[in-house]
Amino acid sequence: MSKESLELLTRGTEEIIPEETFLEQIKSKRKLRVKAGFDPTSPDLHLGHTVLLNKMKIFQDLGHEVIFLIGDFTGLVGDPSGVNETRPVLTQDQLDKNAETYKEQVFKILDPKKTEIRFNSEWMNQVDPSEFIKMLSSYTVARMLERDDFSKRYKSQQPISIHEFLYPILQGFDSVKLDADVELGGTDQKFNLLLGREVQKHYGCNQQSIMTVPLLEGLDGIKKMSKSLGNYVALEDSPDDMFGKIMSISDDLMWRYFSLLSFKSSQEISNLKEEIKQGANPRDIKFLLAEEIVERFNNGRGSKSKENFINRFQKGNISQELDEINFEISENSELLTRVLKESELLKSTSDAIRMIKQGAIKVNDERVSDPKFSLKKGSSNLVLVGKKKAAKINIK
RNA sequence: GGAGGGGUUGGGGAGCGGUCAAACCCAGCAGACUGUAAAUCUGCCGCCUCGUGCUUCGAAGGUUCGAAUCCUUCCCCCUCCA
Repeated sequence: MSKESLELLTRGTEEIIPEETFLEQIKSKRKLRVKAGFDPTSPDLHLGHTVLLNKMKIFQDLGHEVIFLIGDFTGLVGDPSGVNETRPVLTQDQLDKNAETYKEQVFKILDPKKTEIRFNSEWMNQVDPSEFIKMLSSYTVARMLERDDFSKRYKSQQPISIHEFLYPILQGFDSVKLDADVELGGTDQKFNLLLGREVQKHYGCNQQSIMTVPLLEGLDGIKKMSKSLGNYVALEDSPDDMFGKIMSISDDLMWRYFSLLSFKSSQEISNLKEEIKQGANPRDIKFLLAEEIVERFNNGRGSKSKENFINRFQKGNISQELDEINFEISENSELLTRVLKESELLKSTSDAIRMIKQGAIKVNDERVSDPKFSLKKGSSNLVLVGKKKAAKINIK
């Protein structure tokens, strides 16, 4: 193992515990089994997930066995941080579908030939009650309460339900079954990952080392990136969308994204910082970030998206690749408000009327001010809704 | 099992018989400004056929000229005691 490889593996990680164990594992030159678990409930992966996936990819490139574990069973149990919503029980059908979706996205980063995809229901459904008890006896309530969020909730008399104690133990059991040497996860997973070591010990297995990576902040720069907060960039976003979203982050946040998402070396990144100090426009530096990321998930589209972006926002032109919407009507014309709603550009007629009153709608470069504005049959119109949404609407 | 507290428009949280489509804050959206942003300012922020229109305040009934506000039953959540 060269110094460079080790630097690649450890770069950008938050913690490696125990560090000595990890170093020994690496020195042993053995193929390590590297595990990372994902929740199957929402199969849309976003940039936040890629911090972890990139790390997995590096292990993979160095010849280790990478296991992409889909927590279909634990997902049903529910993560302790969950709100009090009833989690929908996924059917086998949905699971298969989600797994497919996962694969499509994950393999934009990981090498399909070298990735082991597993579901933990595979062994969890085989566990009989006595085995289950044995599993649960691997940890104590007192130690469970050491966990920061549990202890806070306990002290402040917030409820903690029993199944929340189960979650990390089940996750640890996965490590037993998968014979994991290393488990990767976000910093919020530290406790769960560590507990895996205890469960492995309980079963007389080799104990995994754990590696945590930072959680990526969402577009707002404050909360972690997540689908439910809506501050995410999905891997499935269109190239132009992805580009636009990245451009919308604050200048400060840009550096965080550079360090967690970019493959540029730390030297290159500090050079960029220097350029801004010398008077370079931060926007242009952000272009580099957006372009690199778009390029990674959409081969050959990086520069094109940049071009579209510049056309749209700097020159005020609209990208040529507009969504085209065909609208069939029986009358001679149709109210714009209705068209906007039906085409799902806006959520309701009321919303459309509001937008018109606020001067947010342009049709063929003319600002619309009349809520009763209609589009004629047979016309083709360039419709702008605010600065971000645009479509070509053909009335037939 | 017992005692108490509560469920309000995306989130938080007022309102406790009419002036309530419902204060205020956050988030979101739009306009202005800009370096794409951010910050700031302004406006919006249930639905439609845009009218002294319609449907909302856990659910269903009831009282009343009139209910988010009162009563009844039910569902759900939380705390404390056992």
